[in-house]
Amino acid sequence: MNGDFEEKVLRIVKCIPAGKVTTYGLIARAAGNESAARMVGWILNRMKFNPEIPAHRVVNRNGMLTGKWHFETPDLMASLLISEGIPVKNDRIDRFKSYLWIPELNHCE
DNA sequence: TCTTTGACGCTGA
DNA sequence: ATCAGCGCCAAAG
Repeated sequence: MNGDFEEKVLRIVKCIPAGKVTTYGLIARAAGNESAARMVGWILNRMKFNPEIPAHRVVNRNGMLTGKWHFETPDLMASLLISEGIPVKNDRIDRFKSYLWIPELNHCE
């Protein structure tokens, strides 16, 4: 029962489709702990050297790129998203809702 | 140990 | 629309 949450979080993040994004809160919910959105960010922070984890596709509930300062350069996160076809304006995803991908645990095996 | 600090999110004023 | 306050819980000092 321990590390289970982290494992689920990583599995979910890994299957976020290119060209889509999701949020810390939705991941936390799909992983079984709705109130652990902060922990999701903390886990990703530790995984930032793992290329398997597309952490740039995770934003906060407003579509803001709050995690950009944790990448190698502050512009990297926006660059990656833009290269996947997601419009970013002032550290925020434009028409955020239309790019939102809602994770479901049973969806990504 | 206790305190502060967050890649967050909800509620209420 | 904006803003403070709170719950969450792991890590660092």
